[in-house]
Amino acid sequence: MNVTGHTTRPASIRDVADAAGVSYQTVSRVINGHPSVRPATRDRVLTAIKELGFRRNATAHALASGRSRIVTVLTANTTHYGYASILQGIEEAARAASYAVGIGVLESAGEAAVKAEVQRASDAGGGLIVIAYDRAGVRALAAVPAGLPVVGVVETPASPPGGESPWVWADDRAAAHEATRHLLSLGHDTVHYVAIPSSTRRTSARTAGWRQALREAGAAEPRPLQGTWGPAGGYAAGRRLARDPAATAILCGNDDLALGVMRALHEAGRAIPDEVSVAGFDDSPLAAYLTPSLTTVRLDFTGLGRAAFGLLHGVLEESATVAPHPVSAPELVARESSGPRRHPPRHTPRQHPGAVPPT
Amino acid sequence: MNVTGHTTRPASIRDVADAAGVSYQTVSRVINGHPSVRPATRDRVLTAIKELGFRRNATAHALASGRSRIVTVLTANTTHYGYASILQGIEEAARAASYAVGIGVLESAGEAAVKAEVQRASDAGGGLIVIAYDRAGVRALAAVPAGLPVVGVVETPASPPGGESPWVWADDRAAAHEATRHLLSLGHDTVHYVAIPSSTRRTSARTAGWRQALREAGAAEPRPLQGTWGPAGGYAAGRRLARDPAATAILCGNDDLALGVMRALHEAGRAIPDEVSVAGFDDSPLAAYLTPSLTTVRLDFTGLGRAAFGLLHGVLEESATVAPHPVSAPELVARESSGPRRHPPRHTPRQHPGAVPPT
DNA sequence: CCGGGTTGTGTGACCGGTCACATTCATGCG
DNA sequence: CGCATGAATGTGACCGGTCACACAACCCGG
Repeated sequence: MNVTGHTTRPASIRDVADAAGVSYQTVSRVINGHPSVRPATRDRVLTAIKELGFRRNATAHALASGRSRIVTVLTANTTHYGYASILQGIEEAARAASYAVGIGVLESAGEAAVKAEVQRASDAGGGLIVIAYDRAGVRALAAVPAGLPVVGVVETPASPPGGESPWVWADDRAAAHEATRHLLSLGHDTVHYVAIPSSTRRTSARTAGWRQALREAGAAEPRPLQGTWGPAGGYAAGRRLARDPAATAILCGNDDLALGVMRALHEAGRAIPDEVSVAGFDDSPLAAYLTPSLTTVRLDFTGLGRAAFGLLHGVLEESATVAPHPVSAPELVARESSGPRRHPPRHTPRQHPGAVPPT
Repeated sequence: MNVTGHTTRPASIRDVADAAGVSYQTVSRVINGHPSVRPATRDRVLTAIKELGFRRNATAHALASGRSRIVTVLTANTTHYGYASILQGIEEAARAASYAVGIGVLESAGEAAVKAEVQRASDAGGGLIVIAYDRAGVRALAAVPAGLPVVGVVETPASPPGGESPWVWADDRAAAHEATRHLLSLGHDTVHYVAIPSSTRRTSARTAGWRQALREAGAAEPRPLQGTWGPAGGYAAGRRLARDPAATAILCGNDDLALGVMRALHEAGRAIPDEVSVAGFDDSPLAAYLTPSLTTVRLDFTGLGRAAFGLLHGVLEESATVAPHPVSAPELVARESSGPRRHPPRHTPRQHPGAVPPT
């Protein structure tokens, strides 16, 4: 109960041992659930533990045992919805398994900076989860020294460069495929794509799924526009697309981009969805409340995070034959921003008066 | 350079000592920058360190020294922009100071759950930063055992319950005051307020600032509407406010709420800003790209995070007389969603056909 | 040329746990 | 009854660092 308010050194197992009249090793056995401790002894020890308010020193435990029950997450700026949600999922699962969660932000994608960050993360001991949706993440994954337990959260199931490490992914390709088919099925000749920054030199999974759907439909394949992670990139892309009367359907790599695109279209006087349909990606909590509400593909980010932790947990403790970690399949959520093609793209785009780029 | 790819036990200071032909203590001196080591010796040691790829074992260091260079952040779900940004700021500052960042999510506000989470966090050693913008956070701050270094990020500078611990805050009161005055200055009779969940039983800082501005202007003081953190709460509040023809200006506790309010107003056929002005709080990255773009108050969340870490750093290492941690003052960003009062509230609100609550 | 203060370096104990092994005692079986 | 067996508990070393202190070599002044 620790009634005394004094800031005294916390009780150690030897303190508990003295109080219970046993050896420190017996205390160790009790707190680790070792079977061969007589019930009466165990009770005495437990009582002493409670009385002294003993908590096992995590640092000493880690040092002596070599296992640290820590998972460090390497991620980009978590103000982006997807990253934050994955982190959320990891944290949930980690908490349930009594793991501590560390976080390292990959601020620049520079080789050296990434390497340093991986080093720092590995200092914590325990395992690593790298969110490799962007170039920095992919670099980090590649920079993880062999022997360090790591799980990647990747965009595409292809083998990450230079690694045998396990990974999890949401089926971005299928998701993009589905979204594109949705737009095509509304009668659009083709679908333009505004991409998030790709994680690799190669085509991203989202881009691939979009392209595949176009091919299957025999539709033209416009060049994808390169976006950023935030709405600003979407806005820039949207301004260009607004000038193209043939662009009647636009798929965006995430919801933030879609917002920027919609804003640009609006400023250019192009009605959504009557003239142009827009679809996003991720189903952020805001998508449903935009005007028009945003058609998007829901991804199970928290499930992804939980799965990543589950996998890592399995690697760290072979005992924990981790239950299958279900990640829900992507799901199209059709809302107001996508609709049937209506107006043949013939008119001159109106010029909106207040077309000032937002602050 | 560690050319061998073998997963061998990492080098310890004794390994380095052997390689350099000195004692382990000398190695310790070198890595800690102790002055009295002969330059020649230091060089030999440094060479050995480089050759063996030695990195000081953080766990052992923490155990032996009692200082762990870890800061654990206790926060609500970080998918909310403000929380994520604060975390971002903390991480930046922590990285600069070679601190590891741990994170604990306060999922429920239940007394027991919060207490358990605080316990877990304190197990990590090092210091604590509690983001106490909500009830769970405030509870957590109160549950921190005396003697554990902690800094609170709070909504209001009033003393947090039961603590002497230092804290940082953005001046939410001033910010709300400014936003309200902005709306009043546009000619509105009064300003309605949709609140984020309050952190305490008492009136929140934002609510207080809003009320103060109304009083100073001699305006009526409508009852604030209770919202949530996400757009859903704003949507519900917006539906109620849309029925009130006298509600021509609405201030929201955050941008997500504002989005929900705007959606509801839109569905009710009330034009923004011509019939109703809306202002948010936080200036999330999306605010500028909404249609209409959202008038809001920018808060320096990352600065707040950096300041919180700075304060904690000062507590943990008295040497680090932390430089003043500047947190930018809140700044009103006027955009399209707020405008002069135009239509006398006389007409019957139109009923929008597609008024289906979003998914 | 000796004593005292500095500088550079080494030794042993310790942080709070875990691990491998030793010991004691009760039990089962030939 | 003797001895192997296993359960219950204790002892010492160890994880990889730090800390307090001892000690040697050097410098300086008297």
